[in-house]
Amino acid sequence: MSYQLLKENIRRNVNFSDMQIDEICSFFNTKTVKKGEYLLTQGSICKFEGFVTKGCFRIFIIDTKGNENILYFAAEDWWLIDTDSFMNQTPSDLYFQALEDSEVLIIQKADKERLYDQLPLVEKLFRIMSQKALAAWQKRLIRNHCLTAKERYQYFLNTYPNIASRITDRQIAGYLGITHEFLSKIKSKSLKN
Amino acid sequence: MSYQLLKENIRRNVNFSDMQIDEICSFFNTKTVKKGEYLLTQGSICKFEGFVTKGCFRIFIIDTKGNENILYFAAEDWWLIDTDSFMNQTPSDLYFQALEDSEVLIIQKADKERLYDQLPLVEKLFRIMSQKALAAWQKRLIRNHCLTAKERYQYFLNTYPNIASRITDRQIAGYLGITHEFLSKIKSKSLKN
DNA sequence: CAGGATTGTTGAACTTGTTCAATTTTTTCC
DNA sequence: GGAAAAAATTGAACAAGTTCAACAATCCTG
Repeated sequence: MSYQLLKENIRRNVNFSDMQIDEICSFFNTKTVKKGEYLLTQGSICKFEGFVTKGCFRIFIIDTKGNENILYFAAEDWWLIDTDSFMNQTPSDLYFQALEDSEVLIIQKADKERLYDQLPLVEKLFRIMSQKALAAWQKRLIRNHCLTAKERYQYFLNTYPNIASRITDRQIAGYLGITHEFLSKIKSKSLKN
Repeated sequence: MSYQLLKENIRRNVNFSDMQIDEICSFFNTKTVKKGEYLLTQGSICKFEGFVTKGCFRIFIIDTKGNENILYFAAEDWWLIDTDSFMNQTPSDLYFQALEDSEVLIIQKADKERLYDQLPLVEKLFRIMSQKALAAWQKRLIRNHCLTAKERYQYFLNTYPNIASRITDRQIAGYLGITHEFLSKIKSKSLKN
């Protein structure tokens, strides 16, 4: 059951009954995405939220200099959301790209609104999820200010070993906000110690 | 009425009745804070959330190298929250310091929980507020990766002229994640153009 | 208004990270 | 399995940002 992971994810955030969680899950549909394919591209309006049950995605933006800047990776048990575009229904700045053959549980914007109406308790779930995410983003910004590239790289390896081992160094560099050449130099210096 | 600003702030986020908004506001109490004083210090548990009605605060962290890193400024109409410490009731990493004589509307943790119980609609308010904040933090991280210090400085001046004009350059440098010496050099170079 | 404290400015030397280009290694896919 | 593509490595020159120290300007506060 690919819904098992979603149910556990919800249960970790709120104390809902099995029936309520089943009802929430019934609003989601499975979608498979092949390696390299996009679930969202820059300029389109994000009409869904996703929860990854298999595979891995990168959520990135292409800046004015043409660099691919990675906001985050979403492997199993991660949410795949462009909060800004989904909330305001404005064109997205982001790309969601599968880095492996993947499977995602999708809820459409209109269905999510029906869900909020039908089960107001769900507001609490997404309130808590958003607050946790907010706290995590604030900590990440602080790390970006306080740590060197090497320290951020080591933090990433320690914190997300399961993701780090599956993706290329180019992707990691894009996440850390450095060039892949510099990441390579960091690694070779580390080995000499 | 210092509650007027809070009411408008809530109304901008959700479409509640006047009575509901009044009820929410009744959970908040006014607190004055003198310039230089702290509302929260590193190591203590954040037991309140605040909404600034007068003055200006800086929310900062002191890192292992002793640098003061500013997460954000909260002037009138801004919320003063340590999401992580408030949510988990764990010791805070942050300091809330008044940069001017200030006035804040405060809601205590226990009262906020009563408010959620009494008026479940409030979940929606804070769900939306958190999602907006989340989107803003993601964009800020992208700016930190994609823009140079000079570009971030100009963005700050353009986006928050009301705050920029009230605080010292040292504070701005702490927000941008650069040294105040370098900010000074950026400014002198800009003038030569 | 005097004077101590904080803030801002400037320069020189230094560190961190970038750019570009060439080469090697690994992966992909027919 | 072999060719093409993508990823990783390395070096040299460069740009961005830091550090430290000295000095000037401003702002409190008694």
